[in-house]
Amino acid sequence: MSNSKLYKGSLTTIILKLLNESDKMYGYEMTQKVKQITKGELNITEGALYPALHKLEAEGLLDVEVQKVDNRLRKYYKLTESGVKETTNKLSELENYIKTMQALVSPKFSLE
Amino acid sequence: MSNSKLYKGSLTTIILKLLNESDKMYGYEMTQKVKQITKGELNITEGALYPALHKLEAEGLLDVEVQKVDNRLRKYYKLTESGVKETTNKLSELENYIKTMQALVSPKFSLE
DNA sequence: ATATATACATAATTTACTTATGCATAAATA
DNA sequence: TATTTATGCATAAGTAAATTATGTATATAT
Repeated sequence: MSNSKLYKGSLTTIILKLLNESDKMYGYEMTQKVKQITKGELNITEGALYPALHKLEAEGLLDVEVQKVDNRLRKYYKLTESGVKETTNKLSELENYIKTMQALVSPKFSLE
Repeated sequence: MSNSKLYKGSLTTIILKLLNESDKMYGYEMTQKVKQITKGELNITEGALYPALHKLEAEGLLDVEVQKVDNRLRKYYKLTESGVKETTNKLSELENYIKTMQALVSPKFSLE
């Protein structure tokens, strides 16, 4: 992930959401998908992505399945049951964050 | 700042926006204002706030003026000229971040 | 008398990145 | 044919921005 410092903390949410939509994906595929969806706005770096995937796996939110395609390795990740639940949590957290920030930065504030 | 990890990276933007609206504020006042606006959702911690204010001052984005009120110190901060410019930048960065994240997490993606 | 609110500050630690590097194969290009 | 670019993984070192834990001091409420 390069670009704005604001993206810090969002990577896990992005990964979970991708897997929630696509059922099963491998790391490199995620970087390309995000680049495509955000029109190049957000580029996930490998140094951020792979450790994040390992962590989610260690926490039991993801399962892995290794495949060999065109003589190259691919590690396909998919959500576990608790991964599905956590996706819901993370998404509502994000929604909430966005609402809170919009309240804070809307012109002239919302509560005045 | 406690709560969600998503808020990481937002503090500077929040401070600048507060000062952009209120002309001049002191640290403690900011924590109370944010608590009020977000209905307790976001609590800025002192360990995050004061170093952030010092950094913004060091970068020339804020000016300070010390006052004594009720026998207690208050350090009033206000935006410098370049602080005003940076506020604009940070706010459009935030807007952009929110749009990007909404594209990523909107149900079933926006570009499919 | 004691706790809570007001008001600042900093040090130690943690977390989540970036940047840099490494390995390996396939395809495109000079 | 040599070299770069794309595909695909991984990790180590360094950095930024928090959290958590303290510390000081005064005023007010219980």
